[in-house]
Parts: sequence; C-alpha cells; structure tokens
Amino acid sequence: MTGIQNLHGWDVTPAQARGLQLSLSGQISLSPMRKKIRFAAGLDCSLNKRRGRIYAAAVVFSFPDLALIETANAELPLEFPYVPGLLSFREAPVCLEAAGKLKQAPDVWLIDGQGIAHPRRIGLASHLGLFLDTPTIGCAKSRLIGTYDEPNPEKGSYSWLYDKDETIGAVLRTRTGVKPLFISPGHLCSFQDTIYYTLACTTKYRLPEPTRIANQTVGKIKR
DNA sequence: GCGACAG
DNA sequence: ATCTTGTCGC
Repeated sequence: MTGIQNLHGWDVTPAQARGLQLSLSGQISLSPMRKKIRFAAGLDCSLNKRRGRIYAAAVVFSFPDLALIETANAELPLEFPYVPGLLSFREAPVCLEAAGKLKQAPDVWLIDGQGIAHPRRIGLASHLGLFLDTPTIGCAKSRLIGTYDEPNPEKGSYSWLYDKDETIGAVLRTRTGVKPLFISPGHLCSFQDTIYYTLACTTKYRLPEPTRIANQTVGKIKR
C-alpha cells in the first residue's frame, strides 16, 4: 500500500509524545465520508513481553459483502511502554508496517482503540488516520475517558460519549445483551459514519469483522 | 492528595 | 495486552 505519510519519528519520550499529540490533533478532520466504500480494513496488535516483541495484522475485506480479500503482518521490537493516552507510540509503528505491505489500499480502517475519544483528541485510530491519510474509525472495547448513559440492550442502540459538554464518541451495542463498544471518529469521518460503518461491518459477534479477524490473525502469528 | 486509566 | 478450562446462560 502506498501513500503512507511519515509525519514524525517514533523514538520520543513520553513528554515529547504529548507535545506531538498537541500539534497533530488540530489536523484531524471530522468531515463526512463521501467516496464509495469498496474495501474496509482492520488492524490489531498483540505482544510477547517475554521476547520484547510487538506484532500487528492488517486485514482487508470487500464491502459491503465482507469477504476476506487479503492479510499482511509485521513484527518489531517493543520500545515504548504502555501509558494510558500514549498507546499510539507503542502500537502505531508496527501497524503502519503491516498496513504498508497490503496490495489493496482500503477505503476505510476500523482500529482497535480510541479515535478522538482521548484527552488530547488523538487516540490510536486518529493518529494512524493522519499517517494513512484515509478514513479511520476507533472501535475500542472499553472506555478511556468520557461519561455516558448505558445504551439499550438491543443491537444497534447507542448513546453519546461526552467529555464535559463536548461529544467525543458513541457507546454502541453491536450485539444484543453484550457489552457495548466505544466508537469514535479517527480521521476523515463523522460520528454518523462511525456508527454506520461499524454496524455495517458487524455480523454475529461483538467486534466488527475487520478488527475481529485482525485480532484472530495476529494471535496466530505470535505463536 | 485520591482515583481512573484504550491495549 | 497477557495468564487460561470449564462453565453458566440465552
């Protein structure tokens, strides 16, 4: 896959990382997606702390039929610690390497982590969106920041996620009676796009197919 | 000072 | 994220 931007290096300290986030967050766009979507991709990481390695898998599905088209993966030494709010500095480098190996460039990415539902409005999905220069949606399994009302139990119901008075994402039920997902725009998409495409990529499981299969794929390459 | 805290 | 089999419930 071509067209990946290299906006900055990743060998930084936590303090420098926060500074980069402050200067990059202003470049994130929430404008609605317009292009016709033919390919939706998923990205996920896993790590082996004992070996000090981090792995990533990028998978591409056709849309809206959701047939698996291609997978690619990557492996790198684990260099940055896990710090809430700085996840992209730990996971983005391998994710970008895996994404770069794909032949089919996707029209939208679903990513395991937050988009703008982040203290500085630039979670992993937003940060990757800037580098990929393609719409990205953050599909996190749990909350990082924000307040919300519990959505109704039926698949498809949702409530908004707020930080003070600002809407930063949605709490979406992707499967009836199961814990909801915390979704938010990463880059180049709106809140409505986020809900629409997450549901359009979800079949019978809690996680949408792109991130579900990416998670399954990265689990295999680690072993 | 005391919790909360994506993966 | 990771360590992990059976088991409770729709």
